[in-house]
Amino acid sequence: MGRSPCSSMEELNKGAWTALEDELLTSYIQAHGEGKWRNLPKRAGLKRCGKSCRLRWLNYLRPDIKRGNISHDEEELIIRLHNLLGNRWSLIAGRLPGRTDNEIKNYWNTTLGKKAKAQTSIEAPPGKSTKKVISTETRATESSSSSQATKARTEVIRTRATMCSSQVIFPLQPHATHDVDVLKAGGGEFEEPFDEAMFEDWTRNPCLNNNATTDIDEHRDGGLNSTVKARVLDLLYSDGSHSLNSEVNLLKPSDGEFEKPFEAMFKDWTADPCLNDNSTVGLESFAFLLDPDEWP
DNA sequence: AACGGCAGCAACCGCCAACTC
DNA sequence: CGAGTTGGCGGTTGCTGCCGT
Repeated sequence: MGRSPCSSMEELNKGAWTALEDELLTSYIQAHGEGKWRNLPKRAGLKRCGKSCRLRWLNYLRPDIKRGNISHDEEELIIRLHNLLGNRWSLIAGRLPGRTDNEIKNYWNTTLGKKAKAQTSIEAPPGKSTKKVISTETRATESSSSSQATKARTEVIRTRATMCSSQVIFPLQPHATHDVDVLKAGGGEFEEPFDEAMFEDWTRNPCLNNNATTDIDEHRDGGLNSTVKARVLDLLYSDGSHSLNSEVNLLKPSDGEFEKPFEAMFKDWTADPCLNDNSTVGLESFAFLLDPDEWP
């Protein structure tokens, strides 16, 4: 099953691309278009595997690639999208014209990941939010080279096989007592705009408290749904800077229509008895927590 | 000037889902 | 229906240049 890796193919160039190779690839694609990556190198006269050609084109040679530093606006968008989507770099990149998934991934791992880590260490006591760094990451870090080991300890949420597990979702679930305590100041009192009454209601919500009957593992197959739901719930009580609608709209392209997989995701979202308008404590009822204009 | 450590980034690798036959 | 193929994705590696000593 599958196919042999590029490395097993005979006499293929590896490593950095030369200007000549770039020119050959660019001119071939301009003449014949993208696709058919497997046969492309032979036809273009390149001693590279198709996969390498595809990557070079998509991440570097494509004419619509935006060069230069990530702007402040782009950075904010990346952070917000990462909050919603986790390490779905291609989806995030799809919302940033001219930026590639590789570029965003690198930017996150080198810059934003550190910021996020620093932020987390300030906001949360040791041993709590660190659960976000799951065991596979620890293993990967330990097994890598020493230089990697020091720099790879960033707050990266693994999103593939592990993304949908309760282990990853766990810190995002509203564990009412503990998480609400995070919102309290050092003296154990809530600070503006949060107050006791606000979270007294929260903790009574059968869909959200520690005894919730909704097991995240039930959503394993629809993991992205669960993750996004959990993430927005997380935003609801941890981040007062965005409105629910604006977060959801981030996932819409310019024409305002959801693309797959978002269409199905939010269809499912609205069917969730814990989150829809008819629930005892509707999601919308928490929206004021996000929108500073609507804070009491 | 030489060296080592570190950060940033391009490229590679392995896995997986979708597609084809 | 199942095996093989392809394209795509996310994680990791390693090269390169910068900076401090």
